[in-house]
Amino acid sequence: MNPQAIKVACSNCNLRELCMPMGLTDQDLNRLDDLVAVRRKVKRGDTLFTNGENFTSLYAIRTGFFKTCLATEDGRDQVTGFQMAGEIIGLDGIVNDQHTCDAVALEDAEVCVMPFDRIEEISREVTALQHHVHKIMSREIVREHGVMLLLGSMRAEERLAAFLLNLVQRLHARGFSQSELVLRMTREEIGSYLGLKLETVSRTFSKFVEEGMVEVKQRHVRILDTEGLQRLVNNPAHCH
Amino acid sequence: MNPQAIKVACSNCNLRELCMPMGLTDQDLNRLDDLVAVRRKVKRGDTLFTNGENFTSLYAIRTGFFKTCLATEDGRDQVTGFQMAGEIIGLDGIVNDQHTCDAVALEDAEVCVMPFDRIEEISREVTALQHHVHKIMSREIVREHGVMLLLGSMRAEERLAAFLLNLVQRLHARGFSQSELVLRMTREEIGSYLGLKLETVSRTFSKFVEEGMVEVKQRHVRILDTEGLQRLVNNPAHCH
DNA sequence: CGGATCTTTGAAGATGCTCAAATAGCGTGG
DNA sequence: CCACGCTATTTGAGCATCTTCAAAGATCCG
Repeated sequence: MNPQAIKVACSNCNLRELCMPMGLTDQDLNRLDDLVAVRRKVKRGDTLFTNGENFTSLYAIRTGFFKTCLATEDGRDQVTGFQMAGEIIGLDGIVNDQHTCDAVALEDAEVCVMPFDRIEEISREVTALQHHVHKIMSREIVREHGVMLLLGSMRAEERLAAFLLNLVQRLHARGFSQSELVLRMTREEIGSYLGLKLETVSRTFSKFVEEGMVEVKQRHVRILDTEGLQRLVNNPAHCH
Repeated sequence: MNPQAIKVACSNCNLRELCMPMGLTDQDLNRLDDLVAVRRKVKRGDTLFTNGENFTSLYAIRTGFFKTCLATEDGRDQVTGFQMAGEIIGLDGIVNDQHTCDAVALEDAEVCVMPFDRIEEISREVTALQHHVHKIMSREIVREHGVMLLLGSMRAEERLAAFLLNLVQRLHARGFSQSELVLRMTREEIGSYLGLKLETVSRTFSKFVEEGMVEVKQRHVRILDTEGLQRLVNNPAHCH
């Protein structure tokens, strides 16, 4: 067991409104405290799990920021998502008891390790948890539908706009600014997620800056015109 | 209730090796017979469910072929998947108790209606079913990762090759030919799924025919060079 | 048979990619 | 503290791929 592991509880976690315990009663919450075996720290650049690794647990992110990515032998590489505090990671491993992607910490991170057999066990008794687990998986499916829409039908500007708005909205739900954010990933990682080359990402940022829609200083982004970005995402016809 | 609905049972369904009952013991299977409330027929072109509709049930496809697609108000449209016999459809609806996409029958179809509260109820008692439901959802997540890889990193030929190989592989698992298939969808629907325009799909088919990799007569496709297609998907570097 | 839909093919154009080079920031160690 | 090397980012120019627009041909189904 990881030496950095420490015993913890969901019931007094400040992320409980976003994370696994969402919507559970206090009574149910106590049952959930058996769920998180340990916490685990992951240093920036390290992997939480990798493709091919045996699946044992889901992970709730307590702090830090992850990317999940698929790498094939032939050199293709696809970032399939970016995950932040309160989000659950590792769902890909359930189907074949093996993870099928890598989860890489983009900054020093800490996760709650939730052994999946424990989750299933408690789910059988705590209906609210069962329901919540189903919702978490369904949410991931719906999120990926959205990414497919983005990758399948949007042009570069629309993709980047959608990406920024999504990030800032999730950060806002966690108490951060609605208009400012610090990107934890490189242009290349953004590009991989959006199906674009890093140069295209960079150029598109520059274009947004020229048009006064955002300010960009390295990885610090300030959104000046949320509606403008929103319009890009929603009105494809207008923007040629 | 739909007048075409008729009472049925999983335990003697010939799809049980592919569908919901997969891997359950005979004893558990009997419990599952309570699961499928009714069957429902869906005519070609009709919807099984639509975006915004209340979510109540998952559906197991008994016969026929579906597409699921996202349509936004601004005219974007994305086919998120094609589903065939034995596959489960409707998982998108769990998270918000509303479906977020349309499921359209591409040929006359019949589905088993499985009320989701029933699924959850039986899942609490039949561990194998609980586990199986989790696997089904995880499988969908992993499938979508694959589509993201396709949309994010493949060129037109690679996408179409991957698409054909995937279809024929799934059909083969259902007892059909490894090399021949009938497309149930239009070029436009294929294009939407693959993030391409219908003309590009058509041209790419023509190219495959020229190269002797497939025979195409309308929607009838015969694959002549499976390895060639596989190489396209796996060796991006070779194919420029 | 005839209209509607689907498919194919061509030609021109746009978007994003590749290759290349310059610049900026970051972290380490002298 | 500064220099250095490394990585990340920006920007330009030419190019490939895919899209758009257009028209003709095929197929399906009432």
